[in-house]
Amino acid sequence: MYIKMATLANGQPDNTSLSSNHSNPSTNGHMNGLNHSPGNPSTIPMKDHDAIKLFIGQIPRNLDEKDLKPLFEEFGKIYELTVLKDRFTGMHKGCAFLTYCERESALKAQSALHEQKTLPGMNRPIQVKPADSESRGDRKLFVGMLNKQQSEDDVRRLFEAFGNIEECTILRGPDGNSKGCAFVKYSSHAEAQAAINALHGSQTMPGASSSLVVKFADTDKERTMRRMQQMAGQMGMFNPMAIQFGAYGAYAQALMQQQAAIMASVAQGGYLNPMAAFAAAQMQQMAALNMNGLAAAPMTPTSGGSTPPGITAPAVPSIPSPIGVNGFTGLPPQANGQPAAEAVFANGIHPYPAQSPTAADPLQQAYAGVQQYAAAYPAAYGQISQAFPQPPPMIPQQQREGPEGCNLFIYHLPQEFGDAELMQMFLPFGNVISSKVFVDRATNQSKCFGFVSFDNPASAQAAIQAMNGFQIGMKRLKVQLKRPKDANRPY
DNA sequence: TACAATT
Repeated sequence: MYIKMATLANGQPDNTSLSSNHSNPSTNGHMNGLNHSPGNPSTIPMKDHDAIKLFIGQIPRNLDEKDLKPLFEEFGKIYELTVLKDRFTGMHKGCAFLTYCERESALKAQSALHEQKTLPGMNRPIQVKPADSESRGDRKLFVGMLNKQQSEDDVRRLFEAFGNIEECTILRGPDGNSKGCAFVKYSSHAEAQAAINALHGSQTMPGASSSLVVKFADTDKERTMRRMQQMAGQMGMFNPMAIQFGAYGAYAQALMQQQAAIMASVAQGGYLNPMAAFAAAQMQQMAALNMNGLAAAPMTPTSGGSTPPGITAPAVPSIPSPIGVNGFTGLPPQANGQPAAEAVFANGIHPYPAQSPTAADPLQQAYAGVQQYAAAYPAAYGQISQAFPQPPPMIPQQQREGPEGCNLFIYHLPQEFGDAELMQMFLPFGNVISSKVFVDRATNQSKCFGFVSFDNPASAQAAIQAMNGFQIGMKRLKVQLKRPKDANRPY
């Protein structure tokens, strides 16, 4: 048996597959025999050239073609009616394609039936509308950066000037709250394009972080690509280091990550040491820089060489609160407080090319960095190596907000900080379930604030205690609990 | 530069 498999953009199977009659090889291929008079082959039904194929949804699974036929025949002669079946199991999928011989019949059926009645056993009303395969080109828009208070009607009002709106849906979360975006479907591509031209970037809704986004919705292909990319990202593929340096790169990277994880673990094991967090972040960043060969370029600033590039800026962290800095027994005595940072940087970790002139080979350089880093903290290294012979792999984050009281709002982040750096910085205080630096959609630049979520409030509090006021460069971090959603409600 | 990720 060969069944053509095709899926339309909205997931509706193409009507060229799955017809109920493929068990009957004698049936004329593109017709399902509803109008066949076996005794009279001359009455092969004809359809209008502009006939519309309808998609019928919300059909009870116990109804097949012969049960449905009477319901639809009342609007005109049926050319083809096909209940969709699962391609493997043959199970009724609760929907069908219907083509009348005349276009007019389809329009009548649509207006009489679409969402007008609910068939027995169904929760939602029957759907009768042109199948997606009927659509001529892109006409569905994705609308972003809406105000979350805006309703379907508000969006319709905004878009109706540009054409006939067939569908308008606000995307909502499970709680029914708007996600600030919507789909708007016009009757034609031209209308959709007109709306894009007129509305995209035209205004900024109150409460939106940038101007209105109006673009064609993703095609099926784009959606698939996006999913694949997300998957790949989660599995650590597409990693520039691995691509660039193959097995060696992966090895060096593993070393770096292990070191970073160790540092984080040290601090996590009860020693709340922002320095460890910061050093860990430095290491990761350095690995990235070095392995990409970026640091090998002359990035030393023109003025006196005291301002390093990127996040490695003289982030001699100052610690506003003494919390935790005493417990780090593996550190040399002078490692408490600011001098430690200097020591670390002076110890070869620090990536200024001017001060590592011989480290031309990025791999060597990265490895040397690890060695020296370890040498700086011999006790801690040995100790932790035993405790965590195989540091747990960093699980890529997927989760979003944590429970109330676990989510931090962090402001005055260095411009260069991304999600990963933010996470590294807060790992020492507990289990970070998500970290997000807010990025301007237009410029892709960090807005210098972000969110970190822990899985428990105590970690969040510890992070606030230790990191609020933490100085990086010329700025001091502001670390607060994220404002709860229902804050500032006057009643 | 100020409070969550949009298909």
